[in-house]
Amino acid sequence: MNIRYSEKIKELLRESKLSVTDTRTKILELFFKTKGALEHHNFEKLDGATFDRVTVYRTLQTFLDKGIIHKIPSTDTSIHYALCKDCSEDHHDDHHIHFKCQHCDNTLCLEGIAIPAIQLPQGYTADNVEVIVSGLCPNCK
Amino acid sequence: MNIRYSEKIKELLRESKLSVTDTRTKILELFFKTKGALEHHNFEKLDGATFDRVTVYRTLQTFLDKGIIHKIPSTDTSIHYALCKDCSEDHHDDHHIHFKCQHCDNTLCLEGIAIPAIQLPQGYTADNVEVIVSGLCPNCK
DNA sequence: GTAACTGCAAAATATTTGCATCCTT
DNA sequence: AAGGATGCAAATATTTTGCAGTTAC
Repeated sequence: MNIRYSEKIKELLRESKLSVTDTRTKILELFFKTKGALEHHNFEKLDGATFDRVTVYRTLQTFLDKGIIHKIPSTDTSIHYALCKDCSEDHHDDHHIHFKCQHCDNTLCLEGIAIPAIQLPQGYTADNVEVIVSGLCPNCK
Repeated sequence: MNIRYSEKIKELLRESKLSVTDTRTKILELFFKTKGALEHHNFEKLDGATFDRVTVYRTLQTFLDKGIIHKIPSTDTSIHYALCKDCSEDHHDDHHIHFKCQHCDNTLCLEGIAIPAIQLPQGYTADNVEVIVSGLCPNCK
């Protein structure tokens, strides 16, 4: 549908050695358009088409495996997924912070903001640091 | 059972204007002993007793409402709860980072580590910053 | 005694697995 | 044509709601 993403999506799927299917294309389109966190239920009705629950779960799992999307920690009862610009390239880079707006409830990936170094107590090893800031986004302020 | 926490727990419940019941006492005992994140299923069988699912959920919700425990963001399919030392006092202080061990899978609250200030883009307002570090804990290192 | 707490039944929501069929390559 | 992707049925897991019975104060 969204012609402007069509080529980018095909390329991304081929790079990941995945076949180009309708479900995958439409799910990725939504990720590109949204630029933020999405949950499973956001995908069941897409562009008029209805996708099977199971297909959506399997598609998301495939994207996770291939490093196309990542999970975002949340306190909700459903898993939050997001694709970010850097992740669509050759390297998988999740090093960005997440921002959750308390008013519109959207979660965004904020690129280009340094993740602070955390000084852990003796004996701990850090492998990954997740930062989730909540507050008001520019639209809701 | 655990005599050493018994008084502390009664006091905490009374401070929060909650009646002292068996379920609440045992759930709080586990929180005190664990000093880390717990999920719902950790509470169903406790000290030989079996608690009804619903009672556990309602107890946890009550504790959330009273500021005795808080949720920790996660990428799992179940909600993670934790009680921390500071929260059992008069003031409710969630300002600590969380550490998730990639080996033993435990989540701990690390007190006394400064939460870094995050420089947000223009237009965003920060209300709360959550930091979750993953890596190896001293036991699993 | 009364308000609050608990337990059972049942529903709503979220996620996973097996298998037969269909589609991409 | 072959292997991977999808869709249906069904199971499992998680969380919530209503109501009746029980308990703490």
